[in-house]
Amino acid sequence: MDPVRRPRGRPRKPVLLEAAALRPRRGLHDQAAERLRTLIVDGTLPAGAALVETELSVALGISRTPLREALKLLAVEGLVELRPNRSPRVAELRPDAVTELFEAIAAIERAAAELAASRITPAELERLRAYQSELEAHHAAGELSPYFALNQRIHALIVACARNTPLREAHEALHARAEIARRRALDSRARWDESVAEHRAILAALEARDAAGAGRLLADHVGHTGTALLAGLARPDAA
Amino acid sequence: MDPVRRPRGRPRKPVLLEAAALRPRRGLHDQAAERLRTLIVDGTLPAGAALVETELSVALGISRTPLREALKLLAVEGLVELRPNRSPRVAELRPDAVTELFEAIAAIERAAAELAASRITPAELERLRAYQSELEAHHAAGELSPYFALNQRIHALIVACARNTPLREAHEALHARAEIARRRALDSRARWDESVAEHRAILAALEARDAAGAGRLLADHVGHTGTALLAGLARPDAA
DNA sequence: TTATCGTGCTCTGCATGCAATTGATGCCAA
DNA sequence: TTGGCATCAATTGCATGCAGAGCACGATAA
Repeated sequence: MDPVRRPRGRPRKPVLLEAAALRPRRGLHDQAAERLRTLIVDGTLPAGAALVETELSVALGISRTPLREALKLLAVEGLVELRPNRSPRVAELRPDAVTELFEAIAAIERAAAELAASRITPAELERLRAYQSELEAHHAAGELSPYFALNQRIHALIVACARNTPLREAHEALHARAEIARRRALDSRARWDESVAEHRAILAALEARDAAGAGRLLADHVGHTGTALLAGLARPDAA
Repeated sequence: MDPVRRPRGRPRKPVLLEAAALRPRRGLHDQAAERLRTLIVDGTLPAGAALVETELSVALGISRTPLREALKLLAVEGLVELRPNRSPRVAELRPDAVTELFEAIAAIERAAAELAASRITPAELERLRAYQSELEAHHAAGELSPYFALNQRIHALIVACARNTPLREAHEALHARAEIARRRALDSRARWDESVAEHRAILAALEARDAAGAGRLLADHVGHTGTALLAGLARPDAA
């Protein structure tokens, strides 16, 4: 036998992963996926970084098994690149990919807006209006970070109003990568002003139940955002 | 020590999974995912069936670890429903879900067709023309199964011509579930005739580089297909 | 007879061990 | 010096062991 038997039960969680037990999360693989998503999006794990299973599992305080499951999920989302018999890497975000990404998001949001135009409830419209005025307040106050967060909630709400699960899931899957691009390319003030105005127009179209209009405006809005981000990425490139 | 040590290396593959070593597949989890996808789509694993890890791992000749990874992937695709601490089940395909599914596919293919209209190469157009005549031949000969397969290849090719990876991946992810619906609701002859004509019109629009037209025609085509399938599902319901 | 609790079994979830692949390093030969 | 090859160390991929959650079934009491 082994006299120095280490305990086989779940190890004491050592680092990271602190206030993670808030909601009844499903399993360690799920928690790990969420945690890693955050770390990748906020740049703690930079693009191209090698994700060595052993190191990560120690850092997250879990074993390799759930970690590997999490990495597979992130690979599906395109955040991680899986190479056979090699350490997975944090996916690079090339300019081409950003273009494609925002094309795809524009396509999905256009369709969602068209559906939402007929399916949105008065309560949801009311909430959108509230979001819009909050958004304008953040804009007026120059509060960039809350603006971004709220902006994201608005887009997600519009997609949710389409009442189409596959569309919503596809949208969510693309969100993390778009967020990476957003964080790396700080918006210009001019683009910010434009963006608020575009949101106003989108809301108006939804209120008018103008499906084609809402779809076109939202798709254009996302397209403009993508273009602006691409320009921002081309500049100095602050990591 | 253990005198009756069973070999710990990979076990002899016992059942299923025979001619699987054709292309250099990545790993067992990938092979398992593909195999399970097939089994679910063709109805061998019927909707609602419990997927007990031990049983499946024996049937596929692999251990539970790669199997679990495969199940997670299929869950992302919506083919499998994962419940905490319970056996995963093959996802049911409710009529609502079919409606949403084809709405989403129509949205993606519309966007893809619009992009493809300007990006498709002459060689790809030529190949589409060849597919179209082959399609008409299958139609004339009443060969349903080859027709379906070719139909799928045509849609996939159009999406590929959009040169947008996220859109293509989203499309692929929805494909398996759509295929399930197709197999359960045998197309009517009338719908079949219509469908061939619609394909002709889509090809013409792409040849004319008419983005809006191609998008609209393709989206309508997918929408019609969805409606027809839904009607088919409502009928007798042959498993 | 029926509601409630207990008991046992099955199955998932996670941790860990073992083998094989891969990239790196250094050696040898040209 | 440089190209090619063997060896080594690092790391993934897979199999399996172990603990706990959940369900079924039965016993017991009202």
